[in-house]
Amino acid sequence: MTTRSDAPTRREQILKEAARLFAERGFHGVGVDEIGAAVGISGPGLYRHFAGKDAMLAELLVGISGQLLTGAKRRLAEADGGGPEAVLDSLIEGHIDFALDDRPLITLHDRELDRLRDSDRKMVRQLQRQYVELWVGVVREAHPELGEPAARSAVHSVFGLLNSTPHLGRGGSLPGRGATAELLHRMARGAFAAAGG
Amino acid sequence: MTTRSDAPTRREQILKEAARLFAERGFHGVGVDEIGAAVGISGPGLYRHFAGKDAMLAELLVGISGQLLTGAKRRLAEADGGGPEAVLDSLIEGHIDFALDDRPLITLHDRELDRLRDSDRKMVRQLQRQYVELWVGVVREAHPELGEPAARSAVHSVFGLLNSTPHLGRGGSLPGRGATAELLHRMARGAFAAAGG
DNA sequence: CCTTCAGGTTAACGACCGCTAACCTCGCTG
DNA sequence: CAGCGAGGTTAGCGGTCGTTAACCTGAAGG
Repeated sequence: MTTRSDAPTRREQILKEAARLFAERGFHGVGVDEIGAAVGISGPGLYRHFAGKDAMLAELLVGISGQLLTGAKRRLAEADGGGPEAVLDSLIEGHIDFALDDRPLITLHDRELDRLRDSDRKMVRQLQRQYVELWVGVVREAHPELGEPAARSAVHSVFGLLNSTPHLGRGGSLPGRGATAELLHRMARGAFAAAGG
Repeated sequence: MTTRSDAPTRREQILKEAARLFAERGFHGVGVDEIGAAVGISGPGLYRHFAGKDAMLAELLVGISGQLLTGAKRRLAEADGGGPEAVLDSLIEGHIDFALDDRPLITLHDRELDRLRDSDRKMVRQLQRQYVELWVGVVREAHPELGEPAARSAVHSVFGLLNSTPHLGRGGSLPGRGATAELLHRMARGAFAAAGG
């Protein structure tokens, strides 16, 4: 809602570069001067846009978790009626799109959560939990033989599988985006199917 | 070879606690005073055992990569003759054991690699690459329909799946170690099977 | 034209961190 | 028992980092 297709706002530039740097070198491994330099301003100029370094990370993580949950809810509403298999496919597709298009964010999302202030961390965890529970519900509909703990473990494991995309790009010889997405999708479905006896 | 079943040596204590702390808060997020305090000595006392903080991380990462590769080679030699399916099962089992028993190390292994000196990083990457290629070979024997790039991507993704164990333990309601290992094993096999058409 | 204000700048402060220096204290061992 | 080395200790140095303070500038608006 706040983002139109205009030129990206300064805040958005900063967030994007901060995400990349945090993902590459870790939150504590990046200085504010580097973040500033990445957007062409220097160091303390960032404080005209954010209250501090922590605030950047918080906005990134809350944003990621919210986007994932919102997208999942939308897909659940849209694809319903096609049966749980279709809904699960849509969830998988959405998560893969996110993992392929925003690799730094996916990396941050399960790596730097503990660097947040208590209130922010609580919010992010709540969003993440809702996202997981949404998946668990759909997975159990598509695979009724799975108990709830097994389904939840399976969901976390498939997230690990789908979030492995940052490790795929190191050498340049990977297949195209479409082929990668298809491969990941098939593997996720196979993993869920095999999770039951 | 250097470790007998005696009481752990001071160096080993330090490495273990450092691994836990690095995994929890990131390499740059942990101070040497904290590592010292975790083993009952304080701060600079660590320098009687290690050249510096970097050296601890280096020894951890090289050790992990070496252990994984050595174990995989041994399992390849032992389980051969039982066919590629049996070898693959053994590799999966070994990786799961490692992921379940040494969660902090598994976390560090793909998170703090970039904090190493060039020479150490090169060595770790070489060990990791050998480990991956060993898997790729076995996977392609067990699933001949997979091309090499697809097989390599599939291996990385299954690593992501198996390495998701740190995310499973947050709530205490997960099933026992054996059940978790079985679930992960089935999912890994299912993912590989589904990677081909 | 004067004011205002968003969005920059540089200087500098205080805290922290990795590491070294200097010193102490045991338990061996010749 | 003298000596010594392994393994600690505390004090402190030098550098870095996040943040603030003080100042500057150019564009918008009455």
